[in-house]
Amino acid sequence: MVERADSSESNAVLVDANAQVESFRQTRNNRRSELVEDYVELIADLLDHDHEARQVDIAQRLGVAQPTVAKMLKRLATEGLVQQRRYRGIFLTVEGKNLAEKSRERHQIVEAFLCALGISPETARIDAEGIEHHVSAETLRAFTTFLEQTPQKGGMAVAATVRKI
Amino acid sequence: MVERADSSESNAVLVDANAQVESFRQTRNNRRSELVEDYVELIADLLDHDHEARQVDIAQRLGVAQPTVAKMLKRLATEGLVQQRRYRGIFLTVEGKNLAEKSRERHQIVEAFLCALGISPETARIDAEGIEHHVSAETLRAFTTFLEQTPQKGGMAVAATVRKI
DNA sequence: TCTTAATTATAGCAATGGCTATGATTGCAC
DNA sequence: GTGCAATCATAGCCATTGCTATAATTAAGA
Ligand SMILES: [Mn+2]
Ligand SMILES: [Mn+2]
Ligand SMILES: [Mn+2]
Ligand SMILES: [Mn+2]
Repeated sequence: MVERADSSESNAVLVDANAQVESFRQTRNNRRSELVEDYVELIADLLDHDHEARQVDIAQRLGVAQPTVAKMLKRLATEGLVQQRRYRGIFLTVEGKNLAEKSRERHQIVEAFLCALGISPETARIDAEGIEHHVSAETLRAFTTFLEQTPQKGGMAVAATVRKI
Repeated sequence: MVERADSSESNAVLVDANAQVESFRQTRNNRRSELVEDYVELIADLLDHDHEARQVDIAQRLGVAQPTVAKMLKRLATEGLVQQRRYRGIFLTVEGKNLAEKSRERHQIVEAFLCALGISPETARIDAEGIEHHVSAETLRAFTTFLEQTPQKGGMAVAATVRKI
């Protein structure tokens, strides 16, 4: 790339290039773990509710085909997050449980935060499903602080999104 | 999938299946437009700043290789969002400009909102790059309202993130 | 037991988004 | 004008995430 001396001729201002590339890289990384997080979280939910998590149930809840789930579960098993018992469904390893619990907590905080902002539960549910994967630890703390400072709305929102025992 | 009568045996509560699948579907759709939005927004920024947007500059700012950009630009041209002038760089069509402006405004609001929450500018920048694509119109309105209700912090944050003329 | 329905696995395809290596053009400086 | 450096295009590779169609296996009921 060539350096252009006439850059300052324009009054438009660009973000620092190094900073911007860092943002894009981090976002691409987050994108790669989105699916994994949603899978283990959903599996944990199904296990809590039904005491089992079958491929067909996971597929139905995600809105994808069963072979798509089969392929992803193989990957999760390779990564040591789940254990497949033949025709008995999927179970989480310790590592998988940890990731599921972390993802679930973050998901609930994000969703409750959106509700506390006055967003409708339906929209909060939909938006949280995507936003959660791009919320850093610092942002999650800010969301939590905000929820604590608005106890009524925040409290109700948290209660409304609780999905575990 | 088999119906299980013992579902109520557990005290764990699952979100409604139809609602959940709608969330996942919407999130997958958003994921598909993420890259497109980032590209047109970045191209608009480069055009405002440098009066041209070359593949190498786009690649450098995104942190990807130049052929990756070439392939994506071909797709954007097919979709009628950009126009490639041979060895003169990339330009936005009217449709591309509209999408870029919409994406840029949403991006700025999200980033300013995070700053107004007390999140550091660096973290706000990184998180906003991913979050923006999953923010619905309703959530964007809620963010805007929040910014208007916290004029000092919000105003400063917005000023700090302005990147256009 | 044995038959069947549920469950899971596999094969084969497509689209997307990365990469490196290399070739082709063009613009500009000399 | 010519040559070189910059810019862009292309080929070929891989991984991921989807799909449909179909086979294989298992659990369970008659
Ligand atoms: Mn989630
Ligand atoms: Mn999610
Ligand atoms: Mn953006
Ligand atoms: Mn972005």
